[in-house]
Amino acid sequence: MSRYNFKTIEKKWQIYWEEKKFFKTKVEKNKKKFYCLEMFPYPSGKIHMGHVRNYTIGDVLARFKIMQGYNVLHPMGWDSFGMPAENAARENNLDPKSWTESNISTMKSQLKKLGLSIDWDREISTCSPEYYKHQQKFFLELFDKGLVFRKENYVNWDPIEQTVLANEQVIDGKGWRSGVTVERKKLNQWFFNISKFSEDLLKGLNQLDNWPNKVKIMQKNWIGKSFGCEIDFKIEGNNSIDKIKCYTTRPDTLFGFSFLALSVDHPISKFYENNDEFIKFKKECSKTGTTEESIASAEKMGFKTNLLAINPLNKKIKVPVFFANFVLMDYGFGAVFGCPAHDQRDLDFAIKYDLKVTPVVKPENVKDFKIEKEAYTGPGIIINSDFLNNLKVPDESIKQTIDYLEKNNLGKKKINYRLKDWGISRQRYWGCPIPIAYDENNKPIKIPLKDLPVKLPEKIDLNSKGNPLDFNEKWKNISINGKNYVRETDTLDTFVDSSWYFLRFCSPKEINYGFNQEEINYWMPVDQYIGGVEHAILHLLYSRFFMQALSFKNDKFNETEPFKGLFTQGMVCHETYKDKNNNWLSPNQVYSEDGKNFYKKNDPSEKIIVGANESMSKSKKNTIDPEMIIENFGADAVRIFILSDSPPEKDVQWSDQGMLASYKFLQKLWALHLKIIEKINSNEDTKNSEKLDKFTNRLIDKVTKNLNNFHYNVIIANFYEMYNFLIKEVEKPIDKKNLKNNYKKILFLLSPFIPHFSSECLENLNEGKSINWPEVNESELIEDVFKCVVQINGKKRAIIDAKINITEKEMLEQIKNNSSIKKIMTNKTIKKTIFIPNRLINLIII
RNA sequence: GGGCGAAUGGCGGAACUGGUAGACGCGUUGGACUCAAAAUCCAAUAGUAGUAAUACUGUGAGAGUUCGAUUCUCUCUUUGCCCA
Repeated sequence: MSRYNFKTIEKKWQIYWEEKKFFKTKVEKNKKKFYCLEMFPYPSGKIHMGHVRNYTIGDVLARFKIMQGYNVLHPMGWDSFGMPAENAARENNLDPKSWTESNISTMKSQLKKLGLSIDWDREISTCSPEYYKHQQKFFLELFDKGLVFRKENYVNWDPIEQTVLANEQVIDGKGWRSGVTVERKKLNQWFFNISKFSEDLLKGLNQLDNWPNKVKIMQKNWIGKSFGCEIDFKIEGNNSIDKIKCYTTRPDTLFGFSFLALSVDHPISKFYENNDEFIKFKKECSKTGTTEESIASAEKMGFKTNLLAINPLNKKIKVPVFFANFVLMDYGFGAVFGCPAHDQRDLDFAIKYDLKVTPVVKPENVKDFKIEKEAYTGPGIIINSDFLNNLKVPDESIKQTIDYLEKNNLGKKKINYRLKDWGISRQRYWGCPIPIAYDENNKPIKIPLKDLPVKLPEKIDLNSKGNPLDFNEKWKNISINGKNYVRETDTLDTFVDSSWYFLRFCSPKEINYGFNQEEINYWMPVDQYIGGVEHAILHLLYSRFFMQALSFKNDKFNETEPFKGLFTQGMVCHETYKDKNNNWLSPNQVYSEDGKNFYKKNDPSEKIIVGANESMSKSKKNTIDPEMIIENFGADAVRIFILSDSPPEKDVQWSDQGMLASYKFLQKLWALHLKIIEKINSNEDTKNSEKLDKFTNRLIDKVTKNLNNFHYNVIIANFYEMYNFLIKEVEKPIDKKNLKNNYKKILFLLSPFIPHFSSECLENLNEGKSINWPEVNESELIEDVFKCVVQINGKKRAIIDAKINITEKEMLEQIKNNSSIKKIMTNKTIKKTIFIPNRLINLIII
């Protein structure tokens, strides 16, 4: 018996698909479309198992939708700008472009070996001028719409990388790559005005029914809409300062007010510019990062001014004004009123500087209420607050306080958002140049459209610190209309590149603009977007912003939400190994005979410490190279394995045994296939197997439903069941036409999962090339008998075969003849009967 | 500290809308084939008791609703992710 030769067969079909341009798509207005997109990869070198999982999940869906008759757009591209290219180029003494291009070519050939249904004619790469040219146009367009601006801002400065980091690139106050403590530095930066769309981005979430709830919640929290009010505090102590504006969500705690805290960047800091102690304090503050997290965890520090702030609700109460390190200039107004009793941060501060702590909220039904080292932030009733006393916290108290403040012109109701504008400047070479130049007065002007793209210079010196573009005088100094200008040397955050690539895929060759409006109106939105949950906030939010920004003042847009459906897949994990010197070891450096005790391959006397299952990462060396696996087992086997062991949204654990089992399963399927072909070719004409018809029909039903719910792991189990059933069934006399007809449908079901294998089998069946998703015959799903569960007092006592739609009366009659039930029923009377048609009967007896 | 999840055999995991818990796979055990091994095939496999039929227990812990709870409600424990 011949074994399944995946090497030749997979190659054969990959060539066939490529030559026939099998997955090429174009707009077909009379056909319903389906846009299936997986997050495009960063070309880091080789594909990893995470890619295999991501793209297999997407491929199964794309192929399924093609078979269902959709016009499917399933493209692939490269997120090819970014720091790793620059770092790698510096280490290996080459240029980022050739490093990137060679990685792309490697990874592309690896992806092709997976047998993905990609329309490769639509391939894009964000680092190519054909791509970023349009991005520069968008930048200028948004500039004209007033959605791009420049401002001086504190940034997270990574002293090693010599670059600005976004908040999310700062982890525990340290740079995500360098691991070095991040500093605060003031720089002129370009920003996208994403906060303008805070409300739209928040509202838009409501229509995203096919998004995981948790992602929507994360975005909602990130946008952070809060209802509060702004309050003016009258100031004493400096005649030039009349009042300071604060934003608060808890005006109801105003009577607990014991200090006013300002950001060191607050406008009134100008009065302290020459104060040595203030300068020292400010410098100290700059050592804290700019993230909310680092600020929250840093020790509270303050600089006491000679000013006094007056409580608007009781003019007799005057409290000191501090500059404090925990107040940010870009949230609210850079000023907060401190109420230590009901805010832990304020309490820590008050204790340190010996300020008054007055509780103004007390939990209900508590007598002796005291604030010591913990602030009380829960609900309750207002106390110690004059006319606010006894109001219920929080709803009633907040509302009524705001009403009072508004009525007396002391404050104003205000909605605030946590979402800050998106800083897009990066002091890096390998990114999209910002199409701006400065005149001698440092005034920015747009690079004329005809001069786009602003291309990156090819020959650069990467060995200098900082941004190589800054030192490239030839590139930097330009002349426009005979006037001299200096180019902007910052490049765009790579999140900008990925914020519109899904639009580019709709018309990747369009020369005049980033996309063709008609084509995006046909293809957009992405029906199913698939990727890792790590992009749940930023990439997805930025993409949503980009759609809003592009459609802003543009009525040609049909859609402003880019991704109608979102699926976030889990990670691929593997055990970790360490030797006695605490060095990580890769799985192919160790071996085990029992799966429990591991030893070093080149020194079997050394026992290995087996660590936790963690997501595969180069640093922990717990990776498995997909290329090697494909080489040994074939793409179809890998596809089966990566889908079989866990639901796609959860983490999956890599298992060599599991991988082998998938490979063996394909071999078994092949043996079954040969047997079936033999059966079909022999001259047996017997009667139809009703059992087989029913089985196939039920399988179609199960697989289709599970596909729609992303229960891919269950589908693989369905296929194992199919094998177990069919291998026995083919041994029986069976009509060859009947067998062929059912088998063909089964192969159709298999083809999104193991496309090479199924194509080969279908070819052997000689049934033509067209593949369609088989239809379920709903009426055939109904059986004429069912297994009726017989319970007594809620406990299962017997299972009886019964006719479908049997009545309660008939059922009771049938039960009486069952010996074991008879035994239990002796001398008992039935008090009550619960009868669920076609399922169960439950007798309550005494 | 807050938000959102999760917890089912030795392991990964199934279970429709509250109705047979443990599908399917791995592993393990026994058997067949073989000089032997690998591969392959067959059988068993939640636990306890029993030769067996069978009985009892069992979905992190405890309570509740219900004729009936892995599924719904409450409390707790552990754990993961995100935010602080």
